[in-house]
Amino acid sequence: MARTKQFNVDTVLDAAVRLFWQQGYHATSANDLVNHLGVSRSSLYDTFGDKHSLYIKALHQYRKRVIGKQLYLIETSEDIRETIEALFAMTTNQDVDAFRPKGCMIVNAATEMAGVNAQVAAVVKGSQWEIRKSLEMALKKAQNQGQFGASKDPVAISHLIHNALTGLRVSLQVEQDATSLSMILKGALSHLG
Amino acid sequence: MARTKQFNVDTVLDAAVRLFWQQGYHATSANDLVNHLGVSRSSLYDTFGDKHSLYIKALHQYRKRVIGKQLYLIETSEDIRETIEALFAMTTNQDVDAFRPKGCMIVNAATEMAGVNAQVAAVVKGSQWEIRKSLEMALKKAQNQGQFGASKDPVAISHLIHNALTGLRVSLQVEQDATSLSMILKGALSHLG
DNA sequence: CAATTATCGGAACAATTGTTCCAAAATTGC
DNA sequence: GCAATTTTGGAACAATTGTTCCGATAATTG
Repeated sequence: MARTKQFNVDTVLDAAVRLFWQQGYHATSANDLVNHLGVSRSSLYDTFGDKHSLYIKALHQYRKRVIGKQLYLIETSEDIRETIEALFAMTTNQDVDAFRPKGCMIVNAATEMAGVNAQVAAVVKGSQWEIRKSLEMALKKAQNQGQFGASKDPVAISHLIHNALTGLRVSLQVEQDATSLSMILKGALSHLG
Repeated sequence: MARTKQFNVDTVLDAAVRLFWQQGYHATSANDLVNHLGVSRSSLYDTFGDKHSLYIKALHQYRKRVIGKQLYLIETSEDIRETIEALFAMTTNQDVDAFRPKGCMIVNAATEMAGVNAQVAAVVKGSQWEIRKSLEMALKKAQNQGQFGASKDPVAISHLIHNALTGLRVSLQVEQDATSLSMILKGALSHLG
Protein backbone atom coordinates (compact mmCIF):
# COMPACT_ATOMS: atom_id res chain seq x y z
CA MET A 1 0.00 0.00 0.00
CA ALA A 2 2.82 2.29 0.79
CA ARG A 3 5.04 3.89 -1.74
CA THR A 4 8.60 2.53 -1.84
CA LYS A 5 11.83 4.49 -1.78
CA GLN A 6 12.52 6.11 -5.13
CA PHE A 7 16.29 6.10 -4.65
CA ASN A 8 18.92 3.59 -3.66
CA VAL A 9 20.12 4.48 -0.19
CA ASP A 10 23.54 2.98 -0.82
CA THR A 11 24.00 4.92 -4.04
CA VAL A 12 23.04 8.19 -2.38
CA LEU A 13 25.39 7.43 0.48
CA ASP A 14 28.17 6.83 -2.01
CA ALA A 15 27.57 10.27 -3.47
CA ALA A 16 27.64 11.76 0.02
CA VAL A 17 30.93 9.98 0.64
CA ARG A 18 32.43 11.55 -2.45
CA LEU A 19 31.36 15.05 -1.40
CA PHE A 20 32.47 14.79 2.24
CA TRP A 21 35.66 13.00 1.21
CA GLN A 22 36.56 15.76 -1.21
CA GLN A 23 35.44 18.84 0.70
CA GLY A 24 35.28 17.77 4.31
CA TYR A 25 32.40 18.27 6.71
CA HIS A 26 32.20 22.02 7.17
CA ALA A 27 32.86 22.97 3.57
CA THR A 28 29.99 20.77 2.38
CA SER A 29 26.69 22.62 2.68
CA ALA A 30 23.20 21.24 2.81
CA ASN A 31 22.62 22.72 -0.64
CA ASP A 32 25.73 20.96 -1.91
CA LEU A 33 24.27 17.68 -0.74
CA VAL A 34 20.86 18.30 -2.29
CA ASN A 35 22.43 19.33 -5.60
CA HIS A 36 24.76 16.35 -5.91
CA LEU A 37 22.81 13.53 -4.31
CA GLY A 38 19.81 13.76 -6.59
CA VAL A 39 17.42 13.59 -3.67
CA SER A 40 15.23 16.31 -2.26
CA ARG A 41 16.00 18.12 0.94
CA SER A 42 13.13 16.62 2.87
CA SER A 43 13.92 13.09 1.72
CA LEU A 44 17.50 13.54 2.81
CA TYR A 45 16.54 14.64 6.29
CA ASP A 46 13.87 12.00 6.49
CA THR A 47 16.19 9.19 5.49
CA PHE A 48 19.49 10.17 7.05
CA GLY A 49 18.66 12.65 9.78
CA ASP A 50 20.60 15.88 10.09
CA LYS A 51 23.87 16.74 8.38
CA HIS A 52 26.03 15.33 11.10
CA SER A 53 24.23 12.00 11.11
CA LEU A 54 24.61 11.83 7.35
CA TYR A 55 28.32 12.53 7.72
CA ILE A 56 28.72 9.72 10.23
CA LYS A 57 26.83 7.37 7.93
CA ALA A 58 29.01 8.43 5.02
CA LEU A 59 32.07 7.75 7.13
CA HIS A 60 30.82 4.23 7.79
CA GLN A 61 30.09 3.80 4.11
CA TYR A 62 33.62 4.88 3.27
CA ARG A 63 34.92 2.40 5.76
CA LYS A 64 32.84 -0.35 4.21
CA ARG A 65 33.88 0.52 0.67
CA VAL A 66 37.48 1.71 0.73
CA ILE A 67 38.83 0.28 3.96
CA GLY A 68 36.95 -2.92 3.22
CA LYS A 69 38.82 -3.28 -0.04
CA GLN A 70 42.11 -2.86 1.77
CA LEU A 71 41.12 -5.39 4.41
CA TYR A 72 40.27 -7.89 1.71
CA LEU A 73 43.64 -7.35 0.09
CA ILE A 74 45.42 -7.95 3.37
CA GLU A 75 43.37 -10.91 4.47
CA THR A 76 43.81 -12.77 1.21
CA SER A 77 47.53 -12.08 1.17
CA GLU A 78 49.80 -14.86 -0.05
CA ASP A 79 53.01 -12.92 -0.42
CA ILE A 80 53.29 -10.20 2.22
CA ARG A 81 55.68 -8.06 0.20
CA GLU A 82 53.38 -8.07 -2.78
CA THR A 83 50.46 -7.23 -0.53
CA ILE A 84 52.27 -4.25 0.96
CA GLU A 85 53.18 -3.06 -2.50
CA ALA A 86 49.57 -3.39 -3.55
CA LEU A 87 48.46 -1.44 -0.48
CA PHE A 88 50.81 1.39 -1.34
CA ALA A 89 49.70 1.31 -4.95
CA MET A 90 46.06 1.42 -3.90
CA THR A 91 46.79 4.41 -1.69
CA THR A 92 48.78 6.41 -4.17
CA ASN A 93 47.31 5.49 -7.50
CA GLN A 94 44.62 8.00 -8.31
CA ASP A 95 44.19 6.97 -11.92
CA VAL A 96 41.96 4.10 -10.94
CA ASP A 97 39.01 6.43 -10.83
CA ALA A 98 39.29 9.98 -12.11
CA PHE A 99 36.44 11.07 -9.85
CA ARG A 100 37.98 9.55 -6.79
CA PRO A 101 39.12 12.32 -4.46
CA LYS A 102 42.74 12.43 -3.39
CA GLY A 103 43.81 11.20 0.01
CA CYS A 104 41.71 9.38 2.55
CA MET A 105 38.42 10.36 4.13
CA ILE A 106 39.37 8.78 7.45
CA VAL A 107 42.58 10.81 7.63
CA ASN A 108 40.67 13.95 6.70
CA ALA A 109 38.08 13.18 9.35
CA ALA A 110 40.85 12.71 11.89
CA THR A 111 42.30 16.16 11.32
CA GLU A 112 39.07 18.05 10.78
CA MET A 113 36.65 16.42 13.18
CA ALA A 114 38.16 13.91 15.59
CA GLY A 115 39.46 16.59 17.93
CA VAL A 116 36.02 18.07 18.58
CA ASN A 117 33.65 15.15 17.98
CA ALA A 118 33.89 11.93 19.94
CA GLN A 119 31.72 10.02 17.49
CA VAL A 120 34.03 10.76 14.59
CA ALA A 121 37.06 10.04 16.76
CA ALA A 122 35.62 6.63 17.56
CA VAL A 123 35.09 5.71 13.91
CA VAL A 124 38.57 6.92 12.98
CA LYS A 125 40.14 5.05 15.85
CA GLY A 126 38.21 1.89 15.09
CA SER A 127 39.05 2.00 11.44
CA GLN A 128 42.73 2.56 12.08
CA TRP A 129 42.83 -0.21 14.64
CA GLU A 130 41.04 -2.62 12.33
CA ILE A 131 43.38 -2.18 9.42
CA ARG A 132 46.53 -2.18 11.50
CA LYS A 133 45.42 -5.28 13.34
CA SER A 134 44.65 -7.01 10.09
CA LEU A 135 48.12 -6.10 8.89
CA GLU A 136 49.55 -7.56 12.08
CA MET A 137 47.77 -10.86 11.51
CA ALA A 138 48.93 -11.09 7.92
CA LEU A 139 52.49 -10.34 9.00
CA LYS A 140 52.40 -13.03 11.66
CA LYS A 141 51.09 -15.53 9.18
CA ALA A 142 53.77 -14.56 6.65
CA GLN A 143 56.42 -14.82 9.32
CA ASN A 144 55.27 -18.30 10.26
CA GLN A 145 55.56 -19.26 6.63
CA GLY A 146 59.13 -18.00 6.63
CA GLN A 147 58.49 -15.06 4.32
CA PHE A 148 60.69 -12.90 6.57
CA GLY A 149 62.97 -13.31 9.57
CA ALA A 150 61.65 -14.78 12.80
CA SER A 151 63.54 -12.17 14.83
CA LYS A 152 61.38 -9.33 13.51
CA ASP A 153 58.39 -8.02 15.43
CA PRO A 154 55.17 -8.16 13.40
CA VAL A 155 53.37 -5.81 15.78
CA ALA A 156 56.00 -3.10 15.37
CA ILE A 157 56.13 -3.59 11.61
CA SER A 158 52.37 -3.29 11.33
CA HIS A 159 52.55 0.05 13.12
CA LEU A 160 55.36 1.24 10.88
CA ILE A 161 53.61 0.35 7.67
CA HIS A 162 50.29 1.73 8.79
CA ASN A 163 51.92 4.96 9.90
CA ALA A 164 53.79 5.29 6.62
CA LEU A 165 50.54 4.90 4.71
CA THR A 166 48.91 7.56 6.86
CA GLY A 167 51.74 9.96 6.11
CA LEU A 168 51.35 9.30 2.39
CA ARG A 169 47.65 10.07 2.55
CA VAL A 170 48.53 13.54 3.74
CA SER A 171 51.38 14.21 1.32
CA LEU A 172 49.22 13.07 -1.58
CA GLN A 173 47.18 16.24 -1.15
CA VAL A 174 50.04 18.39 -2.36
CA GLU A 175 52.46 16.13 -4.12
CA GLN A 176 52.61 13.18 -6.42
CA ASP A 177 56.33 12.56 -6.58
CA ALA A 178 56.93 9.01 -7.78
CA THR A 179 60.50 8.76 -6.53
CA SER A 180 59.65 9.79 -2.98
CA LEU A 181 56.74 7.35 -3.03
CA SER A 182 59.02 4.51 -4.04
CA MET A 183 61.55 5.50 -1.37
CA ILE A 184 58.87 5.30 1.28
CA LEU A 185 57.64 1.96 -0.03
CA LYS A 186 61.18 0.59 -0.03
CA GLY A 187 61.68 1.87 3.48
CA ALA A 188 58.54 0.09 4.63
CA LEU A 189 59.58 -3.17 2.99
CA SER A 190 63.06 -2.89 4.48
CA HIS A 191 61.61 -3.56 7.91
CA LEU A 192 61.03 -7.14 6.80
CA GLY A 193 64.79 -7.53 6.60
CA MET B 1 50.52 62.81 14.56
CA ALA B 2 48.84 59.53 13.85
CA ARG B 3 47.73 57.06 16.40
CA THR B 4 49.79 53.86 16.59
CA LYS B 5 48.54 50.28 16.67
CA GLN B 6 47.05 49.40 20.01
CA PHE B 7 47.82 45.69 19.67
CA ASN B 8 50.83 43.64 18.83
CA VAL B 9 50.28 42.18 15.36
CA ASP B 10 52.44 39.16 16.13
CA THR B 11 50.55 38.41 19.33
CA VAL B 12 47.19 38.63 17.59
CA LEU B 13 48.50 36.42 14.80
CA ASP B 14 49.60 33.88 17.40
CA ALA B 15 46.06 33.79 18.76
CA ALA B 16 44.72 33.32 15.24
CA VAL B 17 47.16 30.46 14.76
CA ARG B 18 45.86 28.75 17.87
CA LEU B 19 42.24 29.03 16.69
CA PHE B 20 42.83 27.90 13.10
CA TRP B 21 45.20 25.19 14.27
CA GLN B 22 42.62 23.80 16.64
CA GLN B 23 39.44 24.19 14.64
CA GLY B 24 40.56 24.49 11.05
CA TYR B 25 39.54 27.14 8.56
CA HIS B 26 35.84 26.54 7.99
CA ALA B 27 34.95 25.79 11.60
CA THR B 28 36.47 29.07 12.75
CA SER B 29 33.97 31.89 12.31
CA ALA B 30 34.59 35.62 12.11
CA ASN B 31 32.92 35.95 15.51
CA ASP B 32 35.27 33.32 16.89
CA LEU B 33 38.21 35.39 15.77
CA VAL B 34 36.84 38.63 17.19
CA ASN B 35 36.08 36.98 20.52
CA HIS B 36 39.46 35.32 20.97
CA LEU B 37 41.85 37.76 19.37
CA GLY B 38 40.96 40.70 21.56
CA VAL B 39 40.71 43.00 18.58
CA SER B 40 37.64 44.54 17.07
CA ARG B 41 36.12 43.34 13.86
CA SER B 42 37.04 46.42 11.89
CA SER B 43 40.61 46.42 13.12
CA LEU B 44 40.95 42.78 12.13
CA TYR B 45 39.75 43.39 8.59
CA ASP B 46 41.79 46.57 8.37
CA THR B 47 44.98 44.90 9.50
CA PHE B 48 44.77 41.43 8.01
CA GLY B 49 42.25 41.67 5.20
CA ASP B 50 39.49 39.09 4.88
CA LYS B 51 39.28 35.75 6.66
CA HIS B 52 41.20 33.85 4.04
CA SER B 53 44.09 36.34 4.06
CA LEU B 54 44.22 36.08 7.82
CA TYR B 55 44.33 32.31 7.55
CA ILE B 56 47.23 32.45 5.12
CA LYS B 57 49.07 34.85 7.43
CA ALA B 58 48.39 32.56 10.38
CA LEU B 59 49.77 29.66 8.35
CA HIS B 60 52.97 31.59 7.73
CA GLN B 61 53.13 32.50 11.40
CA TYR B 62 52.78 28.84 12.33
CA ARG B 63 55.55 28.02 9.95
CA LYS B 64 57.75 30.68 11.49
CA ARG B 65 57.03 29.58 15.03
CA VAL B 66 56.61 25.80 15.07
CA ILE B 67 58.40 24.71 11.92
CA GLY B 68 61.12 27.25 12.69
CA LYS B 69 61.77 25.58 16.01
CA GLN B 70 62.09 22.22 14.29
CA LEU B 71 64.43 23.64 11.69
CA TYR B 72 66.62 25.09 14.42
CA LEU B 73 66.73 21.73 16.13
CA ILE B 74 67.78 20.01 12.93
CA GLU B 75 70.31 22.61 11.83
CA THR B 76 72.11 22.65 15.17
CA SER B 77 72.19 18.87 15.30
CA GLU B 78 75.33 17.29 16.69
CA ASP B 79 74.08 13.73 17.10
CA ILE B 80 71.58 12.82 14.40
CA ARG B 81 69.93 10.09 16.44
CA GLU B 82 69.37 12.42 19.35
CA THR B 83 68.01 15.03 16.99
CA ILE B 84 65.53 12.61 15.48
CA GLU B 85 64.44 11.55 18.94
CA ALA B 86 63.98 15.18 19.88
CA LEU B 87 61.93 15.77 16.73
CA PHE B 88 59.63 12.91 17.59
CA ALA B 89 59.36 14.11 21.16
CA MET B 90 58.52 17.61 20.00
CA THR B 91 55.83 16.22 17.72
CA THR B 92 54.21 13.90 20.22
CA ASN B 93 54.70 15.58 23.55
CA GLN B 94 51.67 17.71 24.19
CA ASP B 95 52.46 18.42 27.83
CA VAL B 96 54.85 21.18 26.83
CA ASP B 97 51.97 23.58 26.58
CA ALA B 98 48.52 22.62 27.75
CA PHE B 99 46.93 25.13 25.40
CA ARG B 100 48.84 23.88 22.42
CA PRO B 101 46.43 22.11 20.07
CA LYS B 102 47.10 18.53 19.10
CA GLY B 103 48.61 17.65 15.77
CA CYS B 104 50.05 20.01 13.20
CA MET B 105 48.46 22.99 11.49
CA ILE B 106 50.30 22.30 8.24
CA VAL B 107 48.99 18.74 8.12
CA ASN B 108 45.49 19.97 8.92
CA ALA B 109 45.79 22.60 6.21
CA ALA B 110 46.90 19.92 3.76
CA THR B 111 43.82 17.78 4.30
CA GLU B 112 41.27 20.57 4.70
CA MET B 113 42.43 23.21 2.25
CA ALA B 114 45.26 22.19 -0.04
CA GLY B 115 42.99 20.31 -2.41
CA VAL B 116 40.86 23.35 -3.19
CA ASN B 117 43.18 26.28 -2.61
CA ALA B 118 46.45 26.68 -4.46
CA GLN B 119 47.78 29.27 -2.05
CA VAL B 120 47.45 26.92 0.90
CA ALA B 121 48.87 24.07 -1.15
CA ALA B 122 51.94 26.17 -1.92
CA VAL B 123 52.59 26.97 1.74
CA VAL B 124 52.11 23.34 2.74
CA LYS B 125 54.37 22.11 -0.02
CA GLY B 126 57.03 24.68 0.75
CA SER B 127 56.98 23.93 4.43
CA GLN B 128 57.21 20.20 3.88
CA TRP B 129 60.03 20.60 1.39
CA GLU B 130 61.93 22.92 3.71
CA ILE B 131 61.91 20.63 6.69
CA ARG B 132 62.63 17.49 4.72
CA LYS B 133 65.49 19.16 2.91
CA SER B 134 66.93 20.38 6.18
CA LEU B 135 66.73 16.84 7.48
CA GLU B 136 68.53 15.63 4.38
CA MET B 137 71.38 18.09 4.96
CA ALA B 138 71.74 17.11 8.59
CA LEU B 139 71.78 13.44 7.62
CA LYS B 140 74.47 14.02 5.02
CA LYS B 141 76.58 15.88 7.53
CA ALA B 142 76.11 13.15 10.12
CA GLN B 143 76.99 10.53 7.55
CA ASN B 144 80.19 12.35 6.64
CA GLN B 145 81.04 12.36 10.32
CA GLY B 146 80.56 8.63 10.40
CA GLN B 147 77.49 8.69 12.60
CA PHE B 148 75.92 6.05 10.37
CA GLY B 149 76.87 3.81 7.48
CA ALA B 150 78.14 5.31 4.24
CA SER B 151 76.05 2.88 2.20
CA LYS B 152 72.79 4.41 3.40
CA ASP B 153 70.93 7.00 1.33
CA PRO B 154 70.35 10.25 3.26
CA VAL B 155 67.74 11.45 0.76
CA ALA B 156 65.65 8.32 1.18
CA ILE B 157 66.02 8.40 4.96
CA SER B 158 64.93 12.03 5.11
CA HIS B 159 61.76 11.10 3.23
CA LEU B 160 61.10 8.17 5.53
CA ILE B 161 61.51 10.16 8.71
CA HIS B 162 59.51 13.07 7.44
CA ASN B 163 56.72 10.77 6.31
CA ALA B 164 56.68 8.96 9.63
CA LEU B 165 56.32 12.28 11.45
CA THR B 166 53.46 13.25 9.18
CA GLY B 167 51.68 10.01 9.96
CA LEU B 168 52.12 10.62 13.67
CA ARG B 169 50.61 14.07 13.38
CA VAL B 170 47.43 12.45 12.13
CA SER B 171 47.30 9.59 14.62
CA LEU B 172 47.87 12.02 17.49
CA GLN B 173 44.36 13.34 16.91
CA VAL B 174 42.81 10.12 18.13
CA GLU B 175 45.47 8.28 20.04
CA GLN B 176 48.34 8.82 22.39
CA ASP B 177 49.68 5.32 22.71
CA ALA B 178 53.24 5.49 24.04
CA THR B 179 54.26 2.02 22.90
CA SER B 180 53.20 2.55 19.32
CA LEU B 181 54.98 5.90 19.30
CA SER B 182 58.19 4.29 20.47
CA MET B 183 57.83 1.56 17.87
CA ILE B 184 57.57 4.14 15.15
CA LEU B 185 60.52 6.09 16.49
CA LYS B 186 62.60 2.91 16.65
CA GLY B 187 61.58 2.06 13.13
CA ALA B 188 62.70 5.47 11.91
CA LEU B 189 66.05 5.17 13.67
CA SER B 190 66.55 1.67 12.30
CA HIS B 191 67.00 3.13 8.83
CA LEU B 192 70.35 4.48 10.03
CA GLY B 193 71.48 0.90 10.37
C1' DC C 1 47.99 71.71 24.47
C1' DA C 2 45.65 71.06 20.19
C1' DA C 3 45.25 69.49 15.58
C1' DT C 4 45.47 65.40 13.10
C1' DT C 5 44.76 60.80 11.88
C1' DA C 6 44.21 56.08 12.55
C1' DT C 7 41.89 52.86 15.65
C1' DC C 8 37.98 51.26 17.77
C1' DG C 9 33.29 49.30 18.86
C1' DG C 10 29.09 48.14 17.30
C1' DA C 11 25.30 48.51 14.33
C1' DA C 12 23.94 46.94 9.93
C1' DC C 13 24.32 44.42 5.58
C1' DA C 14 23.09 40.72 2.24
C1' DA C 15 24.06 36.03 1.65
C1' DT C 16 24.18 31.55 3.22
C1' DT C 17 23.72 28.27 6.84
C1' DG C 18 20.98 23.94 8.61
C1' DT C 19 16.42 22.62 9.29
C1' DT C 20 11.24 22.24 9.20
C1' DC C 21 6.80 22.05 7.26
C1' DC C 22 3.03 21.24 4.02
C1' DA C 23 0.40 20.48 0.01
C1' DA C 24 0.72 17.63 -3.96
C1' DA C 25 2.36 13.76 -6.52
C1' DA C 26 3.21 8.96 -6.92
C1' DT C 27 3.30 4.11 -5.99
C1' DT C 28 1.72 0.38 -3.60
C1' DG C 29 -1.73 -3.78 -2.20
C1' DC C 30 -6.32 -4.89 -2.54
C1' DG D 1 -8.85 1.17 -10.79
C1' DC D 2 -9.00 2.83 -5.86
C1' DA D 3 -7.82 4.22 -1.60
C1' DA D 4 -4.07 4.36 1.51
C1' DT D 5 0.28 6.07 2.70
C1' DT D 6 4.98 7.94 1.83
C1' DT D 7 7.85 10.33 -0.75
C1' DT D 8 8.67 14.48 -2.89
C1' DG D 9 9.75 19.38 -4.13
C1' DG D 10 9.89 23.81 -2.74
C1' DA D 11 8.64 27.49 0.11
C1' DA D 12 9.81 29.30 4.46
C1' DC D 13 12.26 29.58 8.89
C1' DA D 14 15.50 31.64 12.25
C1' DA D 15 20.28 31.69 12.98
C1' DT D 16 24.74 32.44 11.51
C1' DT D 17 27.97 33.52 7.97
C1' DG D 18 31.67 37.07 6.22
C1' DT D 19 32.02 41.81 5.46
C1' DT D 20 31.31 46.93 5.45
C1' DC D 21 30.54 51.30 7.27
C1' DC D 22 30.39 55.19 10.43
C1' DG D 23 30.56 58.06 14.53
C1' DA D 24 33.17 58.30 18.54
C1' DT D 25 37.40 57.63 20.75
C1' DA D 26 42.14 57.90 21.70
C1' DA D 27 46.94 58.60 20.90
C1' DT D 28 50.58 60.82 18.60
C1' DT D 29 53.64 65.06 17.04
C1' DG D 30 54.68 69.77 16.50
